[in-house]
Amino acid sequence: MKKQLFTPIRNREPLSSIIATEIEGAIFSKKFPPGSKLPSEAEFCKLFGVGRTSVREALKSLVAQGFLETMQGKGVFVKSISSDSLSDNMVKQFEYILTGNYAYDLVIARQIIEPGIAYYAALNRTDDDIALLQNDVNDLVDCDPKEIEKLAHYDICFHLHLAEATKNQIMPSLLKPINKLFPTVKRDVLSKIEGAHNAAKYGHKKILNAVIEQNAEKARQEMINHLSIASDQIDEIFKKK
Amino acid sequence: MKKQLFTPIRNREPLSSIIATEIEGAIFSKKFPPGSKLPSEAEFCKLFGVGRTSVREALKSLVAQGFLETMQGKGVFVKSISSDSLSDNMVKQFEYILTGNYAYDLVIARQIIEPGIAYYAALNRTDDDIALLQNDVNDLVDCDPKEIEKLAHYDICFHLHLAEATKNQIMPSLLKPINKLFPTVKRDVLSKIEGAHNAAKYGHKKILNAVIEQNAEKARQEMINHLSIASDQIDEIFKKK
DNA sequence: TTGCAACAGTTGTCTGACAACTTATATGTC
DNA sequence: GACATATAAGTTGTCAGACAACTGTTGCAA
Repeated sequence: MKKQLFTPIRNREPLSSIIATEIEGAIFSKKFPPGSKLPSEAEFCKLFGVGRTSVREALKSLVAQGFLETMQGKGVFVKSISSDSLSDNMVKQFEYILTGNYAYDLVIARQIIEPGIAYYAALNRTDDDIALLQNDVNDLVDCDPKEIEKLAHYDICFHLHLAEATKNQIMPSLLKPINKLFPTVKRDVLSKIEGAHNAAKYGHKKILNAVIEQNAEKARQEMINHLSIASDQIDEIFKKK
Repeated sequence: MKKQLFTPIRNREPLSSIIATEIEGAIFSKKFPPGSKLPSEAEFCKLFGVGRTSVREALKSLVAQGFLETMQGKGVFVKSISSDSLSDNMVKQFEYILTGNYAYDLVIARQIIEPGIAYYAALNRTDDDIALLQNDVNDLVDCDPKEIEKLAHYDICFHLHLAEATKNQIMPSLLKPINKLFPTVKRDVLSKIEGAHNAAKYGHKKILNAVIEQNAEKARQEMINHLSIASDQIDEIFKKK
C-alpha cells in the first residue's frame, strides 16, 4: 500500500455553487441593494473567468431561493424580499414535510403562538393598527355569511394584522405560513358548523377591545378562548366524518 | 390602427420554470419518494422534448429549494426534507429581511412562542422526551462555565427538545430558525453577564419539573420567568454599550 | 481469487449559435 | 421640428455538441 502525501481532491464544490455563494454574499452585504440590477451574465463570465453555464446556474439557484428576479431582455435584479415571499417558500416546504392529517397540528400551532401575539399586540399596538384591525372586524361583520371565501379571508387578515401590531419583525413571517395552510380547514369549519361565523365575529371583537384597552393579559385570554372554540369546531367535524 | 384578433404571446413562462413545476409536482405527489433517484438529465430531455440546459436549470432550482440533491456521477435524488433543512432556508432568508438590531426581536419572538410550547410539552410529553430533556439539563449543569460555545449549545438543545415534546409537527420548524439566529446573542450574554449560566440552569430545571409533573400552566409560567430573566440580561448588555 | 484496466452512465463545464425580449438610437415621413 | 417606424445593441432563454470529472460495473489477467 502506497503512502500518499496528497490525496486527490474529490467532491469539490461545483463552480456554480461557489459562484452562487459569492453573489449571495454580495447581495447580503447590500453591495447590490434590493431593486438594483446585477451585472449581466456576460459580465459575470468575465469577472469570475467561467463559462456562461456556471453563471446561469448560480443565478438560477438564487432566483429559486427568492433573492433574485430575472427579466428577459432587461437583466437580473435583486428582489426585495418581503415576508410574503418568505412565507410562500415556507408554505411549500411545510406542505412537503407535513405528514398525515396536519389540520390538528395547525390548530395547535396557532394555540401556541397566537395568545402570545395578542399579548404583545396589546402592548405595542399603534392607532394605525387599531384602525386596520377595526376594519377587519367590520368586514367580517358586514360580510354575507354565505361567502365562505371572503369570511375566511377577513378572518385571516385580522390575525395577521394582530401579528404586525406586535411590532416584532419575526412573528408575521411565522404566522403567515400557518395561515396560508389554513384556509382549507377554515372553509370546512365555516361551511359545516352552524354559528361559526358568529363565533368568529364575537371572538375578534373581544380581542380587539382588549387590544384597544392595551390590556395584554386580557387580550391573551380572549385569544385562548377564541381559538379553543375554533378547536372544538374542528373536533366536531372530525367526529362527523 | 389594425384590429388584432390575436395578440402576440409575451412573457411566457420560461421552459425551465415549467419543467421545474412539473418535476416538483411529481415529487410532492410522492411519485418519486424521498431518497429515490430521478431520471437522468438525458432522460428528462427526451421525456419533455427539450434541451439539456432547460432540464439542468429546472433541477438546479429544485436543488436550491432543498427538494433535490445532485451527486456527480451518480444522479439526482429526492431529498427527504428534514425540518433541519427547512429551518436552514428560513435562517438564510430571515438574515436577509431582518433589519437593524434584531436581537431584541428574537428575544420577544421567543417570549411569544415558547410559553405556549412549554404548556403543550407538559401536556404531551412522553417518557422519552423527559429523558432527553433531563440529559440536556445535566449537560448544562456539568458543563464548564467557561465553555461558552457548549453552554449555548446545551441551552438551545433543551428548548428544541421541548418543542419536539409538544408532538406538534410545526413548532420545531418555527423555533429552530429563531434559535439558529440566537447563538451570537446567547454567547454575548453568557460571556458578559455574571450568573447567566446559573440562571439558565435553574430556569431549565424548574421548567423540566413542571413538564415532568405534566403541570402545563406551571410550565408556561416557568418559561415566562426563564425568558424574562434572559430578556433582562440582554437589556443590561445594551445599556452597557 | 484478486487486482487492475477499460467502459458505460452520470453530472459538471465550456463554447458557439440562435431565439425572444427590451431599450435606445437612427431614419424617414409629414 | 414632431412623430411613427425601422434598426441596432444589449440582455436573458434555449439548443446542440463536446469534453472533463466522477461512479459503478464488467471483464481480463496475474
